[in-house]
Amino acid sequence: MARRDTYTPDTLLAVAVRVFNERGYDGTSMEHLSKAAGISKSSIYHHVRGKEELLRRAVSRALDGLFGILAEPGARDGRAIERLEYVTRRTAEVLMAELPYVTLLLRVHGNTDTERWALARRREFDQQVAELLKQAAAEGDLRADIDVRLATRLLFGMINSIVEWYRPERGSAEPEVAAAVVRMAFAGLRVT
Amino acid sequence: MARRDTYTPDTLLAVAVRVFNERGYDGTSMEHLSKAAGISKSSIYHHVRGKEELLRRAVSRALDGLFGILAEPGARDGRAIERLEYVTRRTAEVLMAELPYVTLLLRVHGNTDTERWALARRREFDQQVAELLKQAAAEGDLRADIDVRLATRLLFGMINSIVEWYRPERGSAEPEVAAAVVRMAFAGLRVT
DNA sequence: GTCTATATTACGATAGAC
DNA sequence: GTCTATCGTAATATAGAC
Repeated sequence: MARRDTYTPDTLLAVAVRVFNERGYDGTSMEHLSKAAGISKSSIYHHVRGKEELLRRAVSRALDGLFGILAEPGARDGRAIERLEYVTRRTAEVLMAELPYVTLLLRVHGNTDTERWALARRREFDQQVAELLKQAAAEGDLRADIDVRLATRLLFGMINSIVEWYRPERGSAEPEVAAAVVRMAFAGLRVT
Repeated sequence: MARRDTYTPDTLLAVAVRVFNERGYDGTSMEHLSKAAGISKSSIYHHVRGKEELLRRAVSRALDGLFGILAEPGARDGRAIERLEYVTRRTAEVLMAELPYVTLLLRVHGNTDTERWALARRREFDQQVAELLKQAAAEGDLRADIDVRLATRLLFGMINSIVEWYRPERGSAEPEVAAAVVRMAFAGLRVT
């Protein structure tokens, strides 16, 4: 509400993404956005072509962050299990750093072209991580009693659930959360 | 599409919940439901008062399933870590048994009274499980290097993620999936 | 860049016939 | 129990003034 200094597409996006996450993309009207941004509905169309462009910008930013991880040295060099731990930790970190954008990405349904594109790109990312699990299993570093496909899904389930509850504060707990994810995923809850 | 034998509220609900999960609740219009059910929009209003009643019926069914677990003997008797494992497995099982209903519950936003009620009830369930983790930690059965609050959230993240990918087939894999969740949550991915 | 006013379509829900 | 027709509202988006 009530930000009157002029907007850029990116500053408007920040407002829009927050509202999208609160109400859901489909549950958010241009009227809701206009109220939250403190400008009229029609002014929004000066900055972006429409509601779907806001969604496209948001999920693009999230996907860029995620694919960036796979290009980092820690994701490319070394034993598969070590690369997998690295990608797990970095995915958790990127998810928290780009929290609202990734949250929106993870909740996309596939009702529009933009949403279907986002889903397809997200599947690509997941498959590249699945490949890491497969290699780690082949190298004998994963428990043999859990299916690799299933493990991939549960791993992502745990990481992605961060968007459901993590809220940044001063004295940010991002490294601790990322470490806890890695620890629980690879060592489990129970004392050994 | 094209089911012409007359509906009951429950058979109509099954159709509606499927569409809600495909398109999102807010992304689903009464027109979408009418097409999927093979009857006209106005006929839907003969069976239910409106769209929100369908949502209420669906999330009620999901919540009944979840709270039922906490009343079972395995969730009430024995050491806390054993009860926690039991609840973890049973939650995964109920989630798969009532898949579309729980899926809808987990995606509710809070835009209407019905949605806010569902969110509040769900928080109650989560808090009862969190209590189990707290007890298990006090009894020394949980790793000391992960915060209990954080562990609760990651545990639910893993369990709840089942709705994102599990699809029932003939020769259902429900027991295997539930076992994998328990194994990964309590023992982790890495060989020990 | 922002506004008011408005075009146009889609939505949830109801009326009343069969 | 189902239908067609329609009401009233809210949605996305545009036109044109300032």
